[in-house]
Amino acid sequence: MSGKTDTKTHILNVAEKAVLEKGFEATSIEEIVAAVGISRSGFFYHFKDKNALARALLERYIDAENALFDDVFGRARELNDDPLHAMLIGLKLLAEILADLPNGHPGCVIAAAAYQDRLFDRGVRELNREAILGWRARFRAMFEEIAERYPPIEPVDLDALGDMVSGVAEGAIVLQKVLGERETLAA
Amino acid sequence: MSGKTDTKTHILNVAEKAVLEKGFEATSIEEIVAAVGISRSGFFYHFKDKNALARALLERYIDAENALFDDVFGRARELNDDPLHAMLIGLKLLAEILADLPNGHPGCVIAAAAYQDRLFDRGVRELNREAILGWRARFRAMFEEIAERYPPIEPVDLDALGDMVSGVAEGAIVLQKVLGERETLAA
DNA sequence: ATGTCAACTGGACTCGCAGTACAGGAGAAC
DNA sequence: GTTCTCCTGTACTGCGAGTCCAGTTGACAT
Repeated sequence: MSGKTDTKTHILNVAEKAVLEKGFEATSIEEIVAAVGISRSGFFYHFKDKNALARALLERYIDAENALFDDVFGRARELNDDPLHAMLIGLKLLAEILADLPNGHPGCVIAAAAYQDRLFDRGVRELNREAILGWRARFRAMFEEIAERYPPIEPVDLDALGDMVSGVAEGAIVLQKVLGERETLAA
Repeated sequence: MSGKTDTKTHILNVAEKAVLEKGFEATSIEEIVAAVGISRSGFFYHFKDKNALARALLERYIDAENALFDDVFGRARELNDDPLHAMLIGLKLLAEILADLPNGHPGCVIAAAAYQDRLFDRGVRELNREAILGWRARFRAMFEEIAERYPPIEPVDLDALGDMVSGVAEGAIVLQKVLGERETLAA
């Protein structure tokens, strides 16, 4: 149930790496199965088609990201009672983690999917949408707490603020990919 | 030389629309030529391969975007001598133009290309990189002028600031694509 | 020992799409 | 009337996705 090599997970690992390096379409099934060491038929035994692979990849990525966020902001919250400071600490922690990754951020699977939209079925797109809405909710909750403690001088749209944070992050990742640089993720 | 229907331009128009709707890979040459009303051979007469099409598309898009920026910030500059206010007016104009587009922003070809990286050859990627560096330079120049008139209280990295502006814009576009909403581009 | 089930392998086949090759045609330009 | 540009049409290669299916191998159950 758990101790095995787990071929399916192995496939996902290999596929994720390849997809982030070359994009989804550019990654052939041939390639994946060769790297994993199974046959094509073996792949199709685990995944109905490439779409199913994409879906599994996304699900796994989203779960991992959510877990990371929970962890980081949870720890930040323990360190500081003030919601504003906790959030700032959380962002700082996040920035440090990202800076520690070997080759910069591996690239956001979600944004990758967003730009290949029509390759996938409705389910995959829905997943993606939900993930983004999840981020928004998360940031919104933090901003709400903050706004309670520090009533803003002028009224702010908390949703918009949440979107902005995610937006900046996504944008930064795109830029990083294009430029091949490794700083900037501090802002 | 200029007055003709210009098949090549026609192809580019059709292809751009399709690519922004469905992504580059998902757009077949068959489809394009059918919509344009020429034969497959006709397509290959104008473009060596799909890569050449991508390149031409990118070039055209970058030129158009640069022209738009020149126009908008040029007009803004005429309206107001103060560089800070001019920039703000420019951004506002830009936001208005974007809001006027029928279906929200058509999607940034540059970011689209960024996420399909390996499908293209080095030339296409170089183009992309240069475009982003161009934006950075543009914003940097504006910030320099502003910083001259309004010396910042603490030292700021002007490049980083420029990147941030582009980053926010890119991020916003990604979000918009995923969510299918049409506000947000005001921030 | 026998059966059965999950997790595969191997081979053959279809289909859609990119790309190549090349022969030829229609119209304008000289 | 030749030449050049801008195509059309046909035919072919090759790759990758996806399907079908027959068969193998090892674990575990009765």
